Amino acid sequence: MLDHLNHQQEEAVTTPEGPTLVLAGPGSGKTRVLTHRIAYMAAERGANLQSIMAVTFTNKAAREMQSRVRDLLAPTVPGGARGLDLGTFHALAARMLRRHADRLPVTREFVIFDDSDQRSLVRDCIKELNFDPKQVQPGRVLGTISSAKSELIDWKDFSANTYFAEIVHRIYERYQLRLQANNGVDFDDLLMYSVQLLEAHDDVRAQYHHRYNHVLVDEFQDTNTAQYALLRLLTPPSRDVFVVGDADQSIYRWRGADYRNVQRFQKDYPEARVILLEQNYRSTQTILDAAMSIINRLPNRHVKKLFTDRGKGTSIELHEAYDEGDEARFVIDTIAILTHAGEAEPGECAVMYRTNAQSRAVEEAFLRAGLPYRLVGAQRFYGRREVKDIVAYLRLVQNPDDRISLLRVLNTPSRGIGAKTVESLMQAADRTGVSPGQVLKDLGQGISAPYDADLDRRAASALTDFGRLLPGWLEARQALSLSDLIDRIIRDIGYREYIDDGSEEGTERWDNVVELRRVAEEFQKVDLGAFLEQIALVSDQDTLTDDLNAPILLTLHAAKGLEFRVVFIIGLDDGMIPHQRSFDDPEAMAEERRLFYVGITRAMDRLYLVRSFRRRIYGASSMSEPSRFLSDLPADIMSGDWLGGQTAEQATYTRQTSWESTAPPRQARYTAGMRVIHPTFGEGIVMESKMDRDDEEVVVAFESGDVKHLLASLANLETATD
DNA sequence: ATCACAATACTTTTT
DNA sequence: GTATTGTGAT
Repeated sequence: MLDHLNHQQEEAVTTPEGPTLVLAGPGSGKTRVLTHRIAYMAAERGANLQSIMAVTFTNKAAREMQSRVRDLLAPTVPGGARGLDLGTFHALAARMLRRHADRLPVTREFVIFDDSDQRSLVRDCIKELNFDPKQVQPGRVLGTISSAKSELIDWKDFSANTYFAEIVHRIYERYQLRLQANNGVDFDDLLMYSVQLLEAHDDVRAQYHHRYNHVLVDEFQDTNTAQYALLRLLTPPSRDVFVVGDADQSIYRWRGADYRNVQRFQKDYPEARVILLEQNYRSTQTILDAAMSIINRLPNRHVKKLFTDRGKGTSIELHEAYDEGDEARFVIDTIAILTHAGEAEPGECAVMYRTNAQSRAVEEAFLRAGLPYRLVGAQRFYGRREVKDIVAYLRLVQNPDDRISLLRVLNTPSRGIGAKTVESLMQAADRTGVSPGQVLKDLGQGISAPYDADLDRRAASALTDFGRLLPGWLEARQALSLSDLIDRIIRDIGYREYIDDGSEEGTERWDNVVELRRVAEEFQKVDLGAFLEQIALVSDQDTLTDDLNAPILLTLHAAKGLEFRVVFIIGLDDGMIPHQRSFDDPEAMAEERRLFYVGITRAMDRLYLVRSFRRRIYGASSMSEPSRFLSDLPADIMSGDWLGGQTAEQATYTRQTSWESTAPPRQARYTAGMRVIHPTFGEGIVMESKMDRDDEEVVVAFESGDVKHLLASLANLETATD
């Protein structure tokens, strides 16, 4: 089992039980050590798999880890990794809370409020408290509440020592009470409630102490205070806690993560062994040199020496594109060249960017080129309106007290329930002290008397019509499978007719609903609650399909823990990387630098750094400067068409001389009608050629039927002599 | 009172 | 490009 490990890794895997901290750079096999440790505990030390708990960062990582452990154990342990408790902190916490819901301010049927639910709830609270949503921004308030929660500060303890804090304090209180009235918990509550549960109840704590003998945590640098507290509470009496991390890859400070947990760990477990893994097995030395030139600029940090025996490798290529479309085309053309040359499979290439919005231009370019791609993250599926609609209906069935979902659903599709009617419904609910969902159920079942005072005849009849549907669904929930329940709801409300108007968009929206139904079919065995929990906790990050051999598009954050032969980091402009919002905070700037470092160190063989001269930022196009980080890269490992490793002044000078036409423009080499040969696309005819700054953009119609936009400097076009 | 369409202000990163 | 809000028509 330990065959494929080197000495350092093997030492880490087989280290005696007890608190252990593995600190290691990128590509050193941290996660590998963790999985081997789990398998080693089970196979060699005879540990019961059910007594092991492992925590990872995403559900995808958890699944991968599960299957790796299964493979490792397959020869020795029949059944593989069955019974191993593995998941994110949030998923493990949710499981714990459902089990002990009787001690919580919510019932076992609680639903998890996602980001947009939280936002609308905060908005409601702001309005109810008569603050101006323009002055008191919901996002900022929510952020403050969220950080408080991740520091385990509940609203009673929230210190209101500034004007803004006083406002937040009042909103926080109302928000929390509202959540409870909705029978909902947000992401932070999952952790905070778990900590409170374990702290307040000795019997529950004892139960978990008894349950786990070994606890392991991956990506430890990204745990926040609540997660660390939870970790401590779950640590078994044997103190066998094994954590793995790298402070240089800490990129979730904004979410409350605190890499000082590493120091806290050493203080809390003074006997902890510290194991360092130094060698990198992933990248070429050139890539590591680039990475070091970025990370070693950070102050208060011992300079890291990353080394590999993989050799020097190819130099890092810098490219300046004209705009984001051009940027995307460069990426696609380069991938085409590399795959044709046999340097990499399409599926081994990744395109990384700072913000999700940047994926659009790249996606469009892929679509236009007719090439497949894989997109990680953002709200691709579960954020869609039609999907959220159906999910809201399901959530209402699971938990009729969920006001947010009720409000979403009440007039979707339109059924004559407008703002006024909604208001009178809320009034009726508040006055009688029941949830609006209950009012509707009552109305549907003919119990209208208690609410007569608040509802005029119009409102009552509209609400009654809707209310009649609810009990049917609640019953169907018991009798029908998940997908049949969805069918029933869609039929009852005429949802297809509502969204599928026959247009292309309408069909696409309906397809998304069908897709949701298909996902539900996979959950046949699981109940509605588990399905909804899965939807809330498993973001699209995890929907990545491994089987498609296509380049993958993802944010730098989402790239954490992954590796690719070829990496493109696009949008290396000041304001994107580092992001504008970090400019005035040195800590945030340090995090931007670490983020760039994480991106660089994902690359195994080749790294392309791309920026663009113009960029559209919500509609308006504006010019941009190269990222300040680029000038930290050593010139001797760079190549490409522009400004590697220069100082900012030199860079500015170079750009000015080439753009202000002091330098002679490069001549066009191709004209329309010329026959050319491309290494990937084959033979074709030039349709059009135009000079784009100092590069030539050629439009070629290939014999395969494809029409491509190519940059002459990259495309390696040969003129056909026929 | 409700609906459909137009104008308006925001978009970092995620469990 | 998009969620939320505002306005006028029905």
